[in-house]
Amino acid sequence: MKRKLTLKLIAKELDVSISTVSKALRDSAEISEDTRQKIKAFAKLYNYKPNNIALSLKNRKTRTIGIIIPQIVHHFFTTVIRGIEQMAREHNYNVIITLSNNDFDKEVLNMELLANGSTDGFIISLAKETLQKDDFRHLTEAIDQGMPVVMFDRIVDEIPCDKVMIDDREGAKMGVRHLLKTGCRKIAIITTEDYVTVGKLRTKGYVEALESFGVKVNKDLILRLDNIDHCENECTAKIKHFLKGKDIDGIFTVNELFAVSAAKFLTEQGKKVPDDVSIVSFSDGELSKHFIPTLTTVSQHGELMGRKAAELLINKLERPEDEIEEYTTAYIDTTLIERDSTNKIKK
Amino acid sequence: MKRKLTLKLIAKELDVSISTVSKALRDSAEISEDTRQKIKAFAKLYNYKPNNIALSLKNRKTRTIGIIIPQIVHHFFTTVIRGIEQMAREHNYNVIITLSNNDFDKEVLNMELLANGSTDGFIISLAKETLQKDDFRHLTEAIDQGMPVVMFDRIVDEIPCDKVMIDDREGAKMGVRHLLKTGCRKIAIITTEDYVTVGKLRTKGYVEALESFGVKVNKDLILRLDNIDHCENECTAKIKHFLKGKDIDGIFTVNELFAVSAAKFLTEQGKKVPDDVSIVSFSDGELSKHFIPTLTTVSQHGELMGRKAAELLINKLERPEDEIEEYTTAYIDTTLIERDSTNKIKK
DNA sequence: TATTAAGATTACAACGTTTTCGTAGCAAAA
DNA sequence: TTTTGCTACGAAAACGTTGTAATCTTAATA
Repeated sequence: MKRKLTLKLIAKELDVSISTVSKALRDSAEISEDTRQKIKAFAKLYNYKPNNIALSLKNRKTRTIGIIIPQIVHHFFTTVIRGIEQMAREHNYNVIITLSNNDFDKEVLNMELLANGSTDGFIISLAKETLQKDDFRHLTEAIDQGMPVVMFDRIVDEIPCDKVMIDDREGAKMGVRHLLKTGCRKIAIITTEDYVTVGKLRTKGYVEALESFGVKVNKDLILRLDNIDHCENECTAKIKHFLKGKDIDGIFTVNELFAVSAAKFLTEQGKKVPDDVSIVSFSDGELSKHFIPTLTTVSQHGELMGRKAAELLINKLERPEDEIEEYTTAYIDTTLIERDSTNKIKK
Repeated sequence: MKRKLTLKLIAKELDVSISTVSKALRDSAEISEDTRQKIKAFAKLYNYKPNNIALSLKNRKTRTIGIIIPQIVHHFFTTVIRGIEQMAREHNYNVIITLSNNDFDKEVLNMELLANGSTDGFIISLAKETLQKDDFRHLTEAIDQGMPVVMFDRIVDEIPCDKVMIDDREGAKMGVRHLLKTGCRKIAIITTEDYVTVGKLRTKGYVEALESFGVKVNKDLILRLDNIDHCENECTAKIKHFLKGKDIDGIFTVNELFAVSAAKFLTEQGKKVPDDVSIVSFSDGELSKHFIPTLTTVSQHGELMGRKAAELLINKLERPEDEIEEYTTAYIDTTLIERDSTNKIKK
């Protein structure tokens, strides 16, 4: 097992000092052409690469971005990560990903771990438990210590940092308006409890869309579910119970899974999608594309979101020391993707 | 922006030496009870945490595992990562994930980057391009430099390192035998070109299953597709062309997407799944669970795979210096998950 | 010949730790 | 009084870099 090549090793081998080697490799004019060539040739031959850890220690910079997200199995997060990855690479940053599993303690632990020198800044989507607890000390502490933080998706307004959000309200509005345009008037929504920001905003968009068409909001057509992640069966049951015998012609859901559950139940009940009931879902993922019928969705562009988040963070990391703090909140637009779960728009 | 607390700062503040602080915090018996208490109280109050980078440099260990995978959007990789994550956390290791995008150069680049001190070892699933190029110098170099490597899923036999594999042959065999047991005899397979190891092995399992039932293998019932990732439309077209007018009663596919495409086409053609044609797919993912009908699949247990890979790597990392090299290849068993795309087994 | 300037190289500190070794101070033993 | 042994602490090196300041050579100038 060969030891990794270091400046010291090269220096000893070529009988010069460490400084000379370092300077030669960085093309310093201080070093004579001769020596420089010799050293560079040697380094190349033995494939010398500077040790990142040593550089990080010296520069007090790691060029590493820490990502903290609740779950990686969600297709949406996966696309966001890809966006972050891209932008990071373009600017020569590394990326460390850690998972909170929606657990408050794990989120705090992960942050502390990464904050101890491993990363220069964070991109984070909060754990559900953190939102419920309403405890954000780990975030404010990191920020106080000069670690830039960018929040995305699951954010909280009070924290002073850059934020990237889907325009959930506008997106939901667009989706529901699409249902309205195709002629639906009795539109139900399957959403989450209000403490999940995105659920709240999407519900708001739903209401606004209805109002813009002069349709009265009917509380009986709103279903709020808890605990999206661990409940598949429970949620499905509640959805069935909710839909049973309801007189509706459209459903808007805040995620794919709810849409799929609803569609399956309707089919079981002998109703046709989209002819009897049309469906639009938030979050464009794999399911929507391959379900029968394919689902009309409000697409979130996670990749763009990731890119934007990374861009904001890198900006902060590379801004001059003395620049005044200033926080941006960026909104990523959504797009309506028409598929087979809705009818054509009526002229 | 407060500067992070260091031993030096504490030392100055309490008017003792750096060594004293370090020792006190590590509960060394050399330090008097008094001083120790005082220092620990101070450190706790100001939330001192040792700097990881400095520790890494000192110990020449980072306690970080590097993961290099082709794509994160694949549900399977996502579950593997979760497994690795779990095991890593249990042993106090960190995890860095990088993506190769199935690109050879990017894979090499990523490895070099991480090999320069950022990680103690690698868990890798090779990029498709790497397999095609048949160039593994980046791997052997890393291994030569004493970096343990664990390969999973997409592996290559010649490299001397630990490996974790799905038992693809056995899994496919089980899947196809299930079709046979339910009465199918004219079974097609939709697989990949042979340079993808897993495709090759699964095809082999298919053949063996048929033979074990005394069914003759018919080359016309084998479809080999290229380039799974970027071809959705193209693959779908080829699948349609392949199935058109074929007299079959069962299909085995090496991934979900192929199964879904096939099922959709069959339905279009007025054939019923599973009554006219039964379907079994490798890789149990989100699609299989929610497709109509739900798909019978050979589940890969990605999480287990990740755990095993991490376990092997950590073993290597923590083995005593002088232990002899010895490489393990672990096989992760597959499970058949019966759903609605196959009939009940005939007695 | 003595001085200076330039060119080429090296020494050293620093980043934040841990750890080995050394040494004050002091009490007990000789 | 001198020696020994212990306690409690500090100095310094090391990990691998980089950049500043110092030093050494050599050639040109006065």
